[in-house]
Amino acid sequence: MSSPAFSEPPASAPASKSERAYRWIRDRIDHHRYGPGYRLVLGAIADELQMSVVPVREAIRRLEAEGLVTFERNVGARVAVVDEQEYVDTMQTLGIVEGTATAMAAPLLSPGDLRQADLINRQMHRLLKSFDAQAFTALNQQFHSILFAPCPNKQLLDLVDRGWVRLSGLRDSSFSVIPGRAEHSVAEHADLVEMIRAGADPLDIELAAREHRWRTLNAFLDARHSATTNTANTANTASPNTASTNATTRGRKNP
Amino acid sequence: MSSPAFSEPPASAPASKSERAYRWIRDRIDHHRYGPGYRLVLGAIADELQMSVVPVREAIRRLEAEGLVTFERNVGARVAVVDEQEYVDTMQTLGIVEGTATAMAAPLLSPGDLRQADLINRQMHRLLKSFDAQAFTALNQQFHSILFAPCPNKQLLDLVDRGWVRLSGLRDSSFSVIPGRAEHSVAEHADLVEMIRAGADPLDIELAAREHRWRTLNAFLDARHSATTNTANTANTASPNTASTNATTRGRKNP
DNA sequence: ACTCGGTAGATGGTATACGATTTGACATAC
DNA sequence: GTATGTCAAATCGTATACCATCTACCGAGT
Repeated sequence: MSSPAFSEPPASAPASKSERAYRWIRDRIDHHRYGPGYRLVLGAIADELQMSVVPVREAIRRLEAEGLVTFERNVGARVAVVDEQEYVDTMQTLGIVEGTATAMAAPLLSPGDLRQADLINRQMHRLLKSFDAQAFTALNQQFHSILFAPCPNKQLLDLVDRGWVRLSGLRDSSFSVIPGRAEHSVAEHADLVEMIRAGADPLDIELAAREHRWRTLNAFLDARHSATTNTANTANTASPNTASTNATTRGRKNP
Repeated sequence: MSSPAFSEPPASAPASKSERAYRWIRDRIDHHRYGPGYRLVLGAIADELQMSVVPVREAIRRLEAEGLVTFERNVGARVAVVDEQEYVDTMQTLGIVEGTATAMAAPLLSPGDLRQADLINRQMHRLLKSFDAQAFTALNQQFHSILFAPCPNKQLLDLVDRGWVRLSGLRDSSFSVIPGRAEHSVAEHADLVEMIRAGADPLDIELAAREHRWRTLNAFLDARHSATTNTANTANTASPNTASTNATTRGRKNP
Protein backbone atom coordinates (compact mmCIF):
# COMPACT_ATOMS: atom_id res chain seq x y z
CA MET A 1 0.00 0.00 0.00
CA SER A 2 3.04 2.20 0.18
CA SER A 3 3.43 3.18 -3.43
CA PRO A 4 1.85 1.01 -6.06
CA ALA A 5 1.90 2.16 -9.64
CA PHE A 6 -1.75 3.13 -9.68
CA SER A 7 -3.35 6.05 -7.87
CA GLU A 8 -0.37 8.22 -8.64
CA PRO A 9 -1.81 11.65 -7.69
CA PRO A 10 -1.11 12.43 -4.01
CA ALA A 11 -4.30 11.40 -2.25
CA SER A 12 -3.78 14.03 0.43
CA ALA A 13 -4.32 17.12 -1.69
CA PRO A 14 -5.75 16.43 -5.14
CA ALA A 15 -5.90 20.02 -6.24
CA SER A 16 -8.04 20.66 -9.26
CA LYS A 17 -6.29 21.08 -12.55
CA SER A 18 -7.38 24.65 -12.96
CA GLU A 19 -5.85 25.32 -9.57
CA ARG A 20 -2.63 23.68 -10.59
CA ALA A 21 -2.58 25.64 -13.81
CA TYR A 22 -3.14 28.82 -11.87
CA ARG A 23 -0.29 28.19 -9.50
CA TRP A 24 2.00 27.08 -12.28
CA ILE A 25 1.46 30.18 -14.38
CA ARG A 26 1.52 32.46 -11.41
CA ASP A 27 4.74 30.94 -10.24
CA ARG A 28 6.33 31.61 -13.60
CA ILE A 29 5.15 35.19 -13.55
CA ASP A 30 6.37 35.72 -10.01
CA HIS A 31 9.76 34.29 -10.84
CA HIS A 32 10.11 36.34 -14.01
CA ARG A 33 10.23 33.28 -16.17
CA TYR A 34 7.35 34.87 -18.02
CA GLY A 35 8.20 38.54 -18.29
CA PRO A 36 5.78 41.36 -18.99
CA GLY A 37 4.28 41.02 -22.43
CA TYR A 38 4.85 37.29 -22.63
CA ARG A 39 2.09 35.60 -24.54
CA LEU A 40 0.21 32.94 -22.65
CA VAL A 41 -0.94 30.50 -25.32
CA LEU A 42 -3.65 28.22 -24.06
CA GLY A 43 -2.71 25.20 -26.12
CA ALA A 44 0.95 25.38 -25.30
CA ILE A 45 0.41 25.65 -21.57
CA ALA A 46 -2.21 22.94 -21.57
CA ASP A 47 0.17 20.71 -23.47
CA GLU A 48 3.03 21.35 -21.11
CA LEU A 49 0.86 20.68 -18.08
CA GLN A 50 -0.69 17.62 -19.70
CA MET A 51 -4.25 18.82 -19.42
CA SER A 52 -6.83 20.24 -21.76
CA VAL A 53 -7.25 23.92 -22.40
CA VAL A 54 -10.37 24.31 -20.29
CA PRO A 55 -8.66 24.42 -16.88
CA VAL A 56 -5.99 26.68 -18.30
CA ARG A 57 -8.62 29.10 -19.52
CA GLU A 58 -10.10 29.27 -16.04
CA ALA A 59 -6.72 29.88 -14.51
CA ILE A 60 -6.14 32.72 -16.92
CA ARG A 61 -9.50 34.21 -16.06
CA ARG A 62 -8.47 34.36 -12.45
CA LEU A 63 -5.16 35.92 -13.32
CA GLU A 64 -6.98 38.40 -15.50
CA ALA A 65 -9.27 39.37 -12.65
CA GLU A 66 -6.24 39.87 -10.45
CA GLY A 67 -4.71 42.19 -13.00
CA LEU A 68 -1.68 40.00 -13.58
CA VAL A 69 -2.46 39.33 -17.21
CA THR A 70 -4.26 41.29 -19.85
CA PHE A 71 -6.68 39.68 -22.19
CA GLU A 72 -7.96 40.42 -25.64
CA ARG A 73 -10.81 38.59 -27.16
CA ASN A 74 -9.87 36.18 -29.91
CA VAL A 75 -6.27 37.15 -29.52
CA GLY A 76 -5.22 35.81 -26.18
CA ALA A 77 -3.64 36.66 -22.90
CA ARG A 78 -0.28 38.10 -22.08
CA VAL A 79 1.49 38.95 -18.89
CA ALA A 80 0.46 42.46 -17.93
CA VAL A 81 2.82 45.13 -19.06
CA VAL A 82 3.40 47.64 -16.32
CA ASP A 83 3.83 50.94 -18.04
CA GLU A 84 5.18 53.93 -16.18
CA GLN A 85 1.76 55.23 -15.26
CA GLU A 86 0.70 51.93 -13.81
CA TYR A 87 3.94 51.60 -11.96
CA VAL A 88 3.39 54.98 -10.39
CA ASP A 89 -0.20 54.21 -9.49
CA THR A 90 0.64 50.85 -8.00
CA MET A 91 3.56 52.18 -6.03
CA GLN A 92 1.43 55.02 -4.72
CA THR A 93 -1.38 52.68 -3.77
CA LEU A 94 1.00 50.25 -2.16
CA GLY A 95 2.41 53.06 -0.09
CA ILE A 96 -1.04 53.84 1.20
CA VAL A 97 -2.21 50.37 2.07
CA GLU A 98 1.15 49.17 3.29
CA GLY A 99 1.52 52.24 5.43
CA THR A 100 -1.78 51.67 7.14
CA ALA A 101 -1.16 47.96 7.50
CA THR A 102 2.18 48.65 9.11
CA ALA A 103 0.64 51.12 11.51
CA MET A 104 -2.07 48.67 12.45
CA ALA A 105 0.45 45.92 12.97
CA ALA A 106 2.89 48.02 14.95
CA PRO A 107 1.42 47.51 18.43
CA LEU A 108 1.20 43.78 17.79
CA LEU A 109 4.83 43.27 16.91
CA SER A 110 6.85 41.32 19.44
CA PRO A 111 10.39 42.34 20.38
CA GLY A 112 11.49 39.24 18.51
CA ASP A 113 9.82 40.45 15.34
CA LEU A 114 11.56 43.77 15.62
CA ARG A 115 14.89 42.10 16.18
CA GLN A 116 14.27 39.97 13.11
CA ALA A 117 13.51 43.07 11.08
CA ASP A 118 16.67 44.71 12.34
CA LEU A 119 18.63 41.65 11.36
CA ILE A 120 17.33 41.72 7.84
CA ASN A 121 18.01 45.39 7.52
CA ARG A 122 21.56 44.79 8.66
CA GLN A 123 21.92 42.21 5.92
CA MET A 124 20.69 44.77 3.45
CA HIS A 125 23.24 47.18 4.79
CA ARG A 126 26.01 44.67 4.16
CA LEU A 127 24.70 44.08 0.67
CA LEU A 128 25.19 47.71 -0.22
CA LYS A 129 28.82 47.12 -1.14
CA SER A 130 28.57 44.19 -3.49
CA PHE A 131 25.25 45.33 -4.77
CA ASP A 132 22.84 42.71 -6.00
CA ALA A 133 19.47 44.21 -6.88
CA GLN A 134 17.75 40.85 -6.89
CA ALA A 135 18.85 39.89 -3.40
CA PHE A 136 18.34 43.38 -2.08
CA THR A 137 14.77 43.43 -3.30
CA ALA A 138 14.07 40.06 -1.78
CA LEU A 139 15.33 41.21 1.60
CA ASN A 140 13.37 44.42 1.25
CA GLN A 141 10.18 42.48 0.84
CA GLN A 142 11.04 40.25 3.80
CA PHE A 143 11.69 43.27 5.94
CA HIS A 144 8.38 44.91 5.19
CA SER A 145 6.49 41.64 5.37
CA ILE A 146 7.56 41.23 8.96
CA LEU A 147 6.37 44.70 9.82
CA PHE A 148 2.88 44.45 8.40
CA ALA A 149 2.23 40.76 8.93
CA PRO A 150 0.36 41.06 12.27
CA CYS A 151 -2.09 43.57 10.84
CA PRO A 152 -5.46 42.15 11.85
CA ASN A 153 -7.26 43.38 8.75
CA LYS A 154 -7.12 40.54 6.24
CA GLN A 155 -8.57 42.60 3.43
CA LEU A 156 -5.88 45.14 3.79
CA LEU A 157 -3.15 42.53 3.90
CA ASP A 158 -4.55 41.09 0.73
CA LEU A 159 -4.30 44.43 -0.99
CA VAL A 160 -0.74 44.87 0.17
CA ASP A 161 0.09 41.46 -1.16
CA ARG A 162 -1.42 42.21 -4.53
CA GLY A 163 0.51 45.42 -4.74
CA TRP A 164 3.77 43.58 -4.23
CA VAL A 165 2.89 41.00 -6.82
CA ARG A 166 1.92 43.64 -9.34
CA LEU A 167 5.26 45.32 -8.94
CA SER A 168 7.24 42.12 -9.10
CA GLY A 169 7.51 42.55 -12.85
CA LEU A 170 10.00 45.34 -12.58
CA ARG A 171 10.73 46.05 -9.00
CA ASP A 172 14.28 44.74 -9.34
CA SER A 173 15.11 47.71 -11.43
CA SER A 174 13.83 50.23 -8.91
CA PHE A 175 16.88 50.02 -6.72
CA SER A 176 19.38 49.49 -9.48
CA VAL A 177 18.12 52.37 -11.56
CA ILE A 178 18.06 54.88 -8.79
CA PRO A 179 21.43 55.99 -7.56
CA GLY A 180 21.75 56.14 -3.82
CA ARG A 181 18.20 55.04 -3.13
CA ALA A 182 19.26 51.77 -1.54
CA GLU A 183 21.38 53.54 1.08
CA HIS A 184 18.58 55.87 2.03
CA SER A 185 16.18 52.97 2.11
CA VAL A 186 18.26 51.14 4.69
CA ALA A 187 18.48 54.22 6.85
CA GLU A 188 14.73 54.78 6.67
CA HIS A 189 14.15 51.17 7.60
CA ALA A 190 16.15 51.64 10.76
CA ASP A 191 14.16 54.76 11.62
CA LEU A 192 10.90 52.97 11.03
CA VAL A 193 11.79 50.09 13.30
CA GLU A 194 12.91 52.52 15.95
CA MET A 195 9.62 54.38 15.78
CA ILE A 196 7.69 51.17 16.22
CA ARG A 197 9.89 50.05 19.07
CA ALA A 198 9.32 53.38 20.80
CA GLY A 199 5.58 52.94 20.48
CA ALA A 200 5.05 55.99 18.31
CA ASP A 201 1.64 57.31 17.29
CA PRO A 202 0.08 54.97 14.69
CA LEU A 203 -0.59 57.85 12.35
CA ASP A 204 3.06 58.83 12.45
CA ILE A 205 4.09 55.29 11.70
CA GLU A 206 1.61 55.12 8.87
CA LEU A 207 2.88 58.30 7.29
CA ALA A 208 6.49 57.31 7.77
CA ALA A 209 5.95 53.99 6.04
CA ARG A 210 3.99 55.65 3.29
CA GLU A 211 6.61 58.31 2.73
CA HIS A 212 9.31 55.69 2.69
CA ARG A 213 7.72 54.07 -0.31
CA TRP A 214 6.77 57.28 -2.00
CA ARG A 215 10.33 58.50 -1.75
CA THR A 216 11.44 55.50 -3.74
CA LEU A 217 8.77 56.35 -6.25
CA ASN A 218 9.79 59.97 -6.47
CA ALA A 219 13.43 59.06 -6.82
CA PHE A 220 12.46 56.80 -9.67
CA LEU A 221 10.49 59.52 -11.38
CA ASP A 222 13.29 62.03 -10.95
CA ALA A 223 15.88 59.68 -12.37
CA ARG A 224 13.56 58.87 -15.22
CA HIS A 225 12.94 62.43 -16.18
CA SER A 226 16.45 63.78 -15.84
CA ALA A 227 18.17 61.17 -17.99
CA THR A 228 15.60 59.96 -20.48
CA THR A 229 18.00 58.70 -23.11
CA ASN A 230 20.36 56.94 -20.79
CA THR A 231 17.79 55.10 -18.73
CA ALA A 232 16.94 52.67 -21.48
CA ASN A 233 20.43 51.24 -21.52
CA THR A 234 20.67 51.07 -17.76
CA ALA A 235 17.40 49.23 -17.59
CA ASN A 236 18.54 46.79 -20.21
CA THR A 237 21.57 45.65 -18.31
CA ALA A 238 19.55 45.35 -15.12
CA SER A 239 16.57 43.44 -16.37
CA PRO A 240 16.87 40.79 -19.03
CA ASN A 241 13.18 41.10 -19.77
CA THR A 242 13.42 44.24 -21.80
CA ALA A 243 14.69 42.61 -24.95
CA SER A 244 12.03 39.94 -25.06
CA THR A 245 9.37 42.49 -24.21
CA ASN A 246 10.21 44.57 -27.21
CA ALA A 247 10.30 41.54 -29.40
CA THR A 248 6.97 40.15 -28.26
CA THR A 249 5.00 43.34 -28.13
CA ARG A 250 4.77 43.63 -31.88
CA GLY A 251 4.31 40.12 -33.16
CA ARG A 252 2.03 37.41 -31.95
CA LYS A 253 4.55 34.72 -31.18
CA ASN A 254 6.75 34.36 -28.16
CA PRO A 255 10.45 33.74 -28.80
CA MET B 1 -21.37 48.99 -8.60
CA SER B 2 -20.72 50.65 -11.96
CA SER B 3 -17.05 50.32 -12.65
CA PRO B 4 -15.02 53.37 -13.55
CA ALA B 5 -13.96 54.23 -17.05
CA PHE B 6 -12.09 51.07 -17.92
CA SER B 7 -13.32 47.51 -18.44
CA GLU B 8 -16.10 48.57 -20.77
CA PRO B 9 -15.95 46.55 -23.97
CA PRO B 10 -16.55 48.30 -27.27
CA ALA B 11 -20.21 48.00 -28.10
CA SER B 12 -19.45 47.16 -31.70
CA ALA B 13 -18.26 43.61 -31.10
CA PRO B 14 -20.73 41.37 -29.34
CA ALA B 15 -19.37 40.53 -25.94
CA SER B 16 -18.20 37.00 -25.45
CA LYS B 17 -20.53 34.66 -23.66
CA SER B 18 -18.34 34.40 -20.63
CA GLU B 19 -18.39 38.17 -20.46
CA ARG B 20 -22.15 38.21 -20.69
CA ALA B 21 -22.40 35.56 -18.01
CA TYR B 22 -20.11 37.58 -15.81
CA ARG B 23 -22.15 40.74 -16.13
CA TRP B 24 -25.40 38.89 -15.72
CA ILE B 25 -24.37 37.22 -12.49
CA ARG B 26 -22.65 40.29 -11.20
CA ASP B 27 -25.73 42.35 -11.90
CA ARG B 28 -27.85 39.97 -9.88
CA ILE B 29 -25.45 40.11 -7.00
CA ASP B 30 -25.26 43.90 -7.11
CA HIS B 31 -29.02 44.19 -7.17
CA HIS B 32 -29.50 41.72 -4.31
CA ARG B 33 -31.39 39.34 -6.51
CA TYR B 34 -28.83 36.79 -5.43
CA GLY B 35 -28.27 37.41 -1.75
CA PRO B 36 -25.28 36.27 0.29
CA GLY B 37 -25.12 32.50 0.45
CA TYR B 38 -27.09 31.98 -2.72
CA ARG B 39 -25.88 28.94 -4.59
CA LEU B 40 -24.70 29.59 -8.13
CA VAL B 41 -25.43 26.37 -9.97
CA LEU B 42 -23.57 26.15 -13.22
CA GLY B 43 -26.15 24.21 -15.12
CA ALA B 44 -29.04 26.37 -14.07
CA ILE B 45 -27.33 29.61 -15.00
CA ALA B 46 -26.08 28.21 -18.28
CA ASP B 47 -29.57 27.06 -19.06
CA GLU B 48 -31.13 30.39 -18.25
CA LEU B 49 -28.58 32.24 -20.35
CA GLN B 50 -28.86 29.73 -23.17
CA MET B 51 -25.23 28.81 -23.25
CA SER B 52 -23.12 25.90 -22.12
CA VAL B 53 -21.56 25.70 -18.71
CA VAL B 54 -18.05 26.51 -19.87
CA PRO B 55 -18.47 30.29 -20.15
CA VAL B 56 -20.38 30.31 -16.90
CA ARG B 57 -17.52 28.56 -15.17
CA GLU B 58 -15.11 31.19 -16.40
CA ALA B 59 -17.37 33.97 -15.22
CA ILE B 60 -17.52 32.40 -11.80
CA ARG B 61 -13.76 32.13 -11.69
CA ARG B 62 -13.52 35.84 -12.22
CA LEU B 63 -16.09 36.54 -9.55
CA GLU B 64 -14.20 34.23 -7.25
CA ALA B 65 -10.96 36.11 -7.83
CA GLU B 66 -12.77 39.34 -7.06
CA GLY B 67 -13.99 37.94 -3.80
CA LEU B 68 -17.65 38.23 -4.70
CA VAL B 69 -18.31 34.52 -4.55
CA THR B 70 -16.77 31.72 -2.56
CA PHE B 71 -15.96 28.42 -4.09
CA GLU B 72 -15.56 24.90 -2.89
CA ARG B 73 -14.20 22.16 -5.01
CA ASN B 74 -16.76 19.68 -6.25
CA VAL B 75 -19.44 21.51 -4.35
CA GLY B 76 -19.87 24.77 -6.16
CA ALA B 77 -19.97 28.49 -5.82
CA ARG B 78 -22.13 30.70 -3.68
CA VAL B 79 -22.42 34.41 -3.23
CA ALA B 80 -19.91 35.45 -0.61
CA VAL B 81 -21.29 35.75 2.85
CA VAL B 82 -20.04 38.87 4.56
CA ASP B 83 -19.67 38.05 8.21
CA GLU B 84 -19.13 40.72 10.79
CA GLN B 85 -15.36 40.47 10.72
CA GLU B 86 -15.28 40.87 6.97
CA TYR B 87 -17.66 43.76 7.15
CA VAL B 88 -15.41 45.50 9.60
CA ASP B 89 -12.30 44.83 7.56
CA THR B 90 -13.88 45.98 4.35
CA MET B 91 -15.30 49.11 5.88
CA GLN B 92 -11.97 49.92 7.42
CA THR B 93 -10.12 49.33 4.20
CA LEU B 94 -12.64 51.33 2.25
CA GLY B 95 -12.16 54.21 4.64
CA ILE B 96 -8.46 54.17 3.93
CA VAL B 97 -8.51 53.96 0.16
CA GLU B 98 -11.53 56.18 -0.25
CA GLY B 99 -10.03 58.75 2.04
CA THR B 100 -6.85 58.96 0.03
CA ALA B 101 -8.72 58.93 -3.26
CA THR B 102 -10.88 61.79 -2.07
CA ALA B 103 -7.85 63.76 -0.99
CA MET B 104 -6.16 63.18 -4.32
CA ALA B 105 -9.27 64.19 -6.19
CA ALA B 106 -9.98 67.27 -4.13
CA PRO B 107 -7.84 69.77 -6.02
CA LEU B 108 -9.28 68.53 -9.30
CA LEU B 109 -12.91 69.05 -8.41
CA SER B 110 -14.67 71.82 -10.29
CA PRO B 111 -17.04 74.22 -8.56
CA GLY B 112 -19.77 72.46 -10.49
CA ASP B 113 -18.82 69.12 -9.00
CA LEU B 114 -18.95 70.57 -5.51
CA ARG B 115 -22.34 72.10 -6.19
CA GLN B 116 -23.54 68.74 -7.42
CA ALA B 117 -22.29 67.08 -4.24
CA ASP B 118 -24.02 69.71 -2.17
CA LEU B 119 -27.22 69.10 -4.06
CA ILE B 120 -27.13 65.40 -3.37
CA ASN B 121 -26.36 65.95 0.26
CA ARG B 122 -29.36 68.27 0.47
CA GLN B 123 -31.51 65.52 -0.97
CA MET B 124 -30.18 63.21 1.70
CA HIS B 125 -31.05 65.79 4.27
CA ARG B 126 -34.63 65.90 3.03
CA LEU B 127 -34.79 62.13 3.11
CA LEU B 128 -34.05 62.09 6.81
CA LYS B 129 -37.72 62.58 7.65
CA SER B 130 -39.36 59.88 5.58
CA PHE B 131 -36.44 57.60 5.97
CA ASP B 132 -35.69 55.13 3.22
CA ALA B 133 -32.45 53.27 3.80
CA GLN B 134 -32.28 52.05 0.23
CA ALA B 135 -32.56 55.51 -1.30
CA PHE B 136 -30.34 57.05 1.31
CA THR B 137 -27.60 54.56 0.61
CA ALA B 138 -27.85 55.14 -3.10
CA LEU B 139 -27.48 58.88 -2.63
CA ASN B 140 -24.64 58.32 -0.24
CA GLN B 141 -22.75 56.40 -2.86
CA GLN B 142 -23.46 59.06 -5.46
CA PHE B 143 -22.20 61.73 -3.14
CA HIS B 144 -18.91 60.04 -2.46
CA SER B 145 -18.49 58.96 -6.06
CA ILE B 146 -18.49 62.57 -7.13
CA LEU B 147 -15.84 63.43 -4.60
CA PHE B 148 -13.33 60.76 -5.46
CA ALA B 149 -14.04 60.40 -9.17
CA PRO B 150 -11.29 62.74 -10.43
CA CYS B 151 -8.62 60.90 -8.48
CA PRO B 152 -5.92 60.30 -11.09
CA ASN B 153 -4.81 56.97 -9.62
CA LYS B 154 -6.81 54.30 -11.44
CA GLN B 155 -5.59 51.51 -9.21
CA LEU B 156 -6.83 53.29 -6.19
CA LEU B 157 -10.20 54.02 -7.76
CA ASP B 158 -10.50 50.37 -8.59
CA LEU B 159 -9.92 49.42 -4.97
CA VAL B 160 -12.52 51.92 -3.84
CA ASP B 161 -14.96 50.48 -6.30
CA ARG B 162 -14.34 46.96 -5.11
CA GLY B 163 -14.86 48.02 -1.55
CA TRP B 164 -18.26 49.45 -2.37
CA VAL B 165 -19.26 46.32 -4.24
CA ARG B 166 -18.16 44.10 -1.41
CA LEU B 167 -20.31 46.02 0.99
CA SER B 168 -23.32 46.11 -1.28
CA GLY B 169 -24.52 42.87 0.27
CA LEU B 170 -25.51 44.51 3.49
CA ARG B 171 -24.77 48.16 3.38
CA ASP B 172 -28.46 49.01 3.29
CA SER B 173 -28.69 47.99 6.86
CA SER B 174 -25.84 50.17 8.04
CA PHE B 175 -27.91 53.30 8.18
CA SER B 176 -31.13 51.67 9.27
CA VAL B 177 -29.53 49.75 12.09
CA ILE B 178 -27.66 52.65 13.55
CA PRO B 179 -29.83 55.25 15.20
CA GLY B 180 -28.88 58.81 14.41
CA ARG B 181 -26.02 57.88 12.14
CA ALA B 182 -27.73 59.23 9.03
CA GLU B 183 -28.08 62.71 10.53
CA HIS B 184 -24.45 62.86 11.52
CA SER B 185 -23.48 61.55 8.14
CA VAL B 186 -25.23 64.41 6.37
CA ALA B 187 -23.54 66.93 8.61
CA GLU B 188 -20.13 65.40 8.01
CA HIS B 189 -20.75 65.46 4.30
CA ALA B 190 -21.36 69.18 4.44
CA ASP B 191 -18.16 69.68 6.40
CA LEU B 192 -16.20 67.60 3.95
CA VAL B 193 -17.41 69.57 0.94
CA GLU B 194 -16.63 72.78 2.74
CA MET B 195 -13.09 71.65 3.47
CA ILE B 196 -12.52 70.80 -0.16
CA ARG B 197 -14.02 74.06 -1.31
CA ALA B 198 -11.71 75.94 1.02
CA GLY B 199 -8.71 74.11 -0.41
CA ALA B 200 -7.71 72.41 2.82
CA ASP B 201 -4.55 70.38 3.26
CA PRO B 202 -4.90 67.06 1.41
CA LEU B 203 -3.91 65.12 4.50
CA ASP B 204 -6.68 66.79 6.47
CA ILE B 205 -9.18 65.93 3.78
CA GLU B 206 -7.94 62.38 3.69
CA LEU B 207 -8.29 61.92 7.40
CA ALA B 208 -11.68 63.61 7.48
CA ALA B 209 -13.02 61.30 4.79
CA ARG B 210 -11.50 58.31 6.50
CA GLU B 211 -12.90 59.23 9.88
CA HIS B 212 -16.28 59.82 8.32
CA ARG B 213 -16.45 56.22 7.21
CA TRP B 214 -14.88 54.84 10.32
CA ARG B 215 -17.42 56.62 12.45
CA THR B 216 -20.17 54.76 10.63
CA LEU B 217 -18.27 51.58 11.30
CA ASN B 218 -17.80 52.35 14.97
CA ALA B 219 -21.42 53.28 15.35
CA PHE B 220 -22.32 49.96 13.82
CA LEU B 221 -20.06 48.08 16.18
CA ASP B 222 -21.38 49.95 19.20
CA ALA B 223 -24.98 49.29 18.25
CA ARG B 224 -24.13 45.67 17.62
CA HIS B 225 -22.49 45.11 20.94
CA SER B 226 -24.88 47.03 23.13
CA ALA B 227 -28.08 45.39 21.90
CA THR B 228 -27.08 41.98 20.67
CA THR B 229 -30.47 40.34 20.87
CA ASN B 230 -32.46 43.15 19.36
CA THR B 231 -30.23 43.81 16.38
CA ALA B 232 -31.09 40.57 14.70
CA ASN B 233 -34.72 41.51 14.37
CA THR B 234 -34.00 44.97 13.11
CA ALA B 235 -31.69 43.55 10.51
CA ASN B 236 -34.37 41.12 9.45
CA THR B 237 -36.89 43.74 8.61
CA ALA B 238 -34.29 45.73 6.72
CA SER B 239 -32.85 43.00 4.56
CA PRO B 240 -35.05 40.30 3.09
CA ASN B 241 -32.02 38.12 2.43
CA THR B 242 -31.65 36.83 5.91
CA ALA B 243 -34.32 34.20 5.69
CA SER B 244 -33.05 32.67 2.50
CA THR B 245 -29.51 32.78 3.81
CA ASN B 246 -30.38 30.67 6.76
CA ALA B 247 -32.24 28.24 4.60
CA THR B 248 -29.48 27.82 2.08
CA THR B 249 -26.54 27.66 4.39
CA ARG B 250 -27.28 24.15 5.49
CA GLY B 251 -28.49 22.31 2.46
CA ARG B 252 -27.18 22.29 -1.06
CA LYS B 253 -30.25 23.57 -2.89
CA ASN B 254 -31.46 27.11 -3.31
CA PRO B 255 -35.12 27.77 -2.58
C1' DA C 1 -35.30 4.82 17.94
C1' DC C 2 -30.56 5.45 16.44
C1' DT C 3 -26.56 4.67 13.61
C1' DC C 4 -24.21 2.90 9.83
C1' DG C 5 -23.62 2.03 5.11
C1' DG C 6 -25.02 1.89 0.51
C1' DT C 7 -27.21 3.81 -3.62
C1' DA C 8 -29.10 7.16 -6.88
C1' DG C 9 -29.33 11.70 -8.48
C1' DA C 10 -27.35 16.12 -8.88
C1' DT C 11 -23.49 18.76 -9.87
C1' DG C 12 -18.81 19.93 -10.71
C1' DG C 13 -14.30 18.69 -13.51
C1' DT C 14 -12.17 17.73 -17.70
C1' DA C 15 -11.43 16.15 -22.47
C1' DT C 16 -12.48 16.35 -27.12
C1' DA C 17 -14.43 18.37 -31.22
C1' DC C 18 -15.58 21.90 -34.24
C1' DG C 19 -16.65 26.57 -35.61
C1' DA C 20 -15.12 31.60 -35.50
C1' DT C 21 -11.76 35.08 -35.57
C1' DT C 22 -7.42 36.98 -36.07
C1' DT C 23 -2.96 37.30 -38.02
C1' DG C 24 0.80 37.18 -41.24
C1' DA C 25 2.34 36.24 -45.72
C1' DC C 26 2.18 35.95 -50.32
C1' DA C 27 0.54 37.31 -54.72
C1' DT C 28 -1.25 40.55 -57.77
C1' DA C 29 -2.48 45.11 -59.53
C1' DC C 30 -1.52 49.85 -59.90
C1' DG D 1 7.52 50.21 -54.72
C1' DT D 2 3.29 50.49 -52.46
C1' DA D 3 -1.21 49.06 -51.76
C1' DT D 4 -4.71 45.71 -51.64
C1' DG D 5 -6.89 41.18 -51.84
C1' DT D 6 -6.81 36.33 -50.76
C1' DC D 7 -5.58 32.37 -48.15
C1' DA D 8 -3.73 29.34 -44.71
C1' DA D 9 -2.15 28.66 -40.14
C1' DA D 10 -2.61 29.69 -35.45
C1' DT D 11 -5.44 30.48 -31.80
C1' DC D 12 -9.46 31.43 -29.34
C1' DG D 13 -14.72 30.41 -28.16
C1' DT D 14 -18.13 27.25 -27.19
C1' DA D 15 -20.81 22.96 -27.15
C1' DT D 16 -21.17 18.32 -26.08
C1' DA D 17 -19.89 14.12 -23.78
C1' DC D 18 -18.28 11.54 -20.08
C1' DC D 19 -16.17 10.69 -15.61
C1' DA D 20 -15.57 12.00 -10.60
C1' DT D 21 -17.33 13.54 -6.53
C1' DC D 22 -20.57 15.11 -3.36
C1' DT D 23 -25.20 15.17 -1.14
C1' DA D 24 -29.38 13.34 0.23
C1' DC D 25 -32.10 9.64 1.05
C1' DC D 26 -33.33 5.09 2.50
C1' DG D 27 -33.08 0.62 4.46
C1' DA D 28 -30.66 -2.85 7.42
C1' DG D 29 -28.67 -3.81 11.64
C1' DT D 30 -28.21 -2.79 16.59
